Amino acid sequence: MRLSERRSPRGFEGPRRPDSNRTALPLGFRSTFLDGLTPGEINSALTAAKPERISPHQILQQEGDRANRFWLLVTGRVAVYRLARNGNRVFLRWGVPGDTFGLSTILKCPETYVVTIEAVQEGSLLAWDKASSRTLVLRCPNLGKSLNAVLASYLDRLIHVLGTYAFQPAEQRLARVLVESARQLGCTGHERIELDLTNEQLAVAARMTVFTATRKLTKWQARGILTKRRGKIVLPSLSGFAKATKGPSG
Amino acid sequence: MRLSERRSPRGFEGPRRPDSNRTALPLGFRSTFLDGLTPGEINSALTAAKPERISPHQILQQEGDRANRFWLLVTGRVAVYRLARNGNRVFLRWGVPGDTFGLSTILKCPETYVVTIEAVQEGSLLAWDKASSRTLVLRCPNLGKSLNAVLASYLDRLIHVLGTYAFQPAEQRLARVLVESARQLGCTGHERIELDLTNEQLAVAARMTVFTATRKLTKWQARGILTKRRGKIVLPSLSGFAKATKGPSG
DNA sequence: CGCTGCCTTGAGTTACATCAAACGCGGTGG
DNA sequence: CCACCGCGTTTGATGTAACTCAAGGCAGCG
Repeated sequence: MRLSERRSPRGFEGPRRPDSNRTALPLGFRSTFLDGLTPGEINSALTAAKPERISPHQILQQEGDRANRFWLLVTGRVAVYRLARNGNRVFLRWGVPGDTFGLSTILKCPETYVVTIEAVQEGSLLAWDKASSRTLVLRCPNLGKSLNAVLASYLDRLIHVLGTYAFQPAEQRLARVLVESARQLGCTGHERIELDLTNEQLAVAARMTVFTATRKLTKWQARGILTKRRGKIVLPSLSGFAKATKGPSG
Repeated sequence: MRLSERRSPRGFEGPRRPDSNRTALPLGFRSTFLDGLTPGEINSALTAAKPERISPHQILQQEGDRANRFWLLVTGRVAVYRLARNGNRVFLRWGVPGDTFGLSTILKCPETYVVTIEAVQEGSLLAWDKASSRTLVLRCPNLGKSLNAVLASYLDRLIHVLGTYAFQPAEQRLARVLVESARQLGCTGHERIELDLTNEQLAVAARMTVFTATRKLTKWQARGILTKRRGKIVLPSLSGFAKATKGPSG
């Protein structure tokens, strides 16, 4: 099972903000975590952070390891999953720019990472080690609240995953994965959306075998609500697709 | 589908603490939420709270409703679930004394409840309305951190649910439900445990039909690692049961 | 032009849900 | 004490969604 991509698309370095010599953030960068802090707090946080580049397949944190790094995804995409007893991965969600991970480092409870995270694309992150995190906590009175917001949004997403993905038939799950992924990862406009996802990645995310995923996708292509190439899915109309798959016969 | 019990077992009023005239808590009461506060904060929180009795079948909060009540379960048991698209319930977990709910009321984001909670046993809770919650936030500087801990533990449990229940075969799920329920709800000693759960409740929690649940339970009874009566399961040895069901052939 | 992976297709198998029907425990009333 | 009834439980027969496995097709690349 592979979550990473072989190719390495658009690993780009965000443009530097002219007014600051602190670590660069891409223009238009949004983060639930940073949004909860004051401009001053953001500044001191960013100067304390160490930037890092990431590549596909790279394991960014592993469940069970001692939590000693708090980090923020700046560019790229990561897969968040959990290892099941039998060894294979239970996909939880995609991580996109602005998402923070390794919260255990700050919360201290649990002391170890609870999920495993793997890079899927080229990208970059900002990391705070244990010492920096501690400083961060002291310097940012709003950090507690900000973390609450982040935690709440994670909870929300997870509950949503449980309620929606987990106990619906395979076809609905796959449709859902496509729609949600489109919202998070889609490149172009609003309606026509291209997704750089292989059948296998989709299958993992929707919790089914590649075979089942292929069959459903093929069926949808025959219906004309979707086109696919190797490693790429194209939804001509996102809302159209959503409607067509939600309804009567999937 | 029924989560509530018909009988009304041990709805008991906790003994009052002699040193205080604030709302009573049972002896030996533990709560992640309260543990995160200072004694002074706890005191002011408890005096602001309104006690309430609850009965089986009572809906304590409903997903989608505006979040206007933060509450702490004092005695009894509740079922936390989510309504699926098709209308039936996706069981998330049991709520036991010490658990807090309606966090959205304090976090404000999301503004509505994300899960539905139903009482399963007679019991009691302490509730803070919107105004009291606001006061609580102002009076308790440690509340943010305390909520962090609560949220983190919820996340942890949810991830665990996803990883364990959702994608294991039915038998393993059922075994898991029994073990976890035993840990949370078991009455007597440490090894021998009695559970007041009907086959139907177990089936809901383990996400299967009553039929499948019955078959598995019957099989285990034949093996001697479990006894059952109407509406009651007895595990002669919890650890023995866990070992026997985790291993080779379930 | 052949190789390497991704993708597709079909046949066989399994786990679990669905449905119909009956059993039996535990309470209730005669 | 017995007959009755309701509801939780049990069993078997049957259907089916999705997984497994084997094999071949096809795109892109050297």
